[in-house]
Amino acid sequence: MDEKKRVKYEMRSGIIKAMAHPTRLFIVDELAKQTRCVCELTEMVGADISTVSKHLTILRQAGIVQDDKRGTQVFYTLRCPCVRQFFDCVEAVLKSNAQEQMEMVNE
Amino acid sequence: MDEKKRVKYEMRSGIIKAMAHPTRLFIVDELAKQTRCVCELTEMVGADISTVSKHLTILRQAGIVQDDKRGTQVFYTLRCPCVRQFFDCVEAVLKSNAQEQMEMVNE
DNA sequence: TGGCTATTTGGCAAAATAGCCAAGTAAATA
DNA sequence: TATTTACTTGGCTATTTTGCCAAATAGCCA
Repeated sequence: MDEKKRVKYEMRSGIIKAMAHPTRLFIVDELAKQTRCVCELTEMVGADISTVSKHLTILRQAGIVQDDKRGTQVFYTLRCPCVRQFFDCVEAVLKSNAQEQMEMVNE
Repeated sequence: MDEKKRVKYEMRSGIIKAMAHPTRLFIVDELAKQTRCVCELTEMVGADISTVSKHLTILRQAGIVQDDKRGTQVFYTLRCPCVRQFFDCVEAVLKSNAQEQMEMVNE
């Protein structure tokens, strides 16, 4: 794999890596429904606000969400609606795995 | 976030985590084109065969690829064709980021 | 101004991940 | 049976990621 290709796959994996965490996935899922401020997300996630803030920073740096400061609050919005398809594929893999597990048991 | 939800997002992020590495992404991309044996992938990736083997184990455990032993060789095949959409979304985010960077420069 | 609320940042320790070498396994072939 | 080829696994170190607390920043209001 040459340098150019390596960089290409590193950029791609950078985006995926940003999603590869249960909390961040949950946040993305919530933001797909509606814009939320950090305190709301913190409440929903149930972790320290600094932890949630750092997760949001990772998502923002990846370009997956965007922030919008309103007074003392910061609202986050999903930038790419295509994550829905992303989740659909993940769900398909999980379903397929479960299916296979079933077949293993029934043999 | 209650226990049930936590588990759900952990399972999902497990799948995504398996893809969140440049080498594994490259492998998935190659397997989307055709089935390949470990030695071919090792050659293409340009890393130690043990490293590639471990990456393949991670992808297999996530249910993304499946292996097929033929003699001394092991061929790996992509199990979920939907990864294409996955990549399309990643590409869309990258394009959108580049677009924004452009606008930043032109202001 | 001073205090309050919302959020980010610094710093650190624990846990997870990555990649190499060496050793082990397994099928094919001499 | 001994050897070779293809691959996996063990073990180790280096690096990255996480998540908390504490401290800093920023806007709002008395």
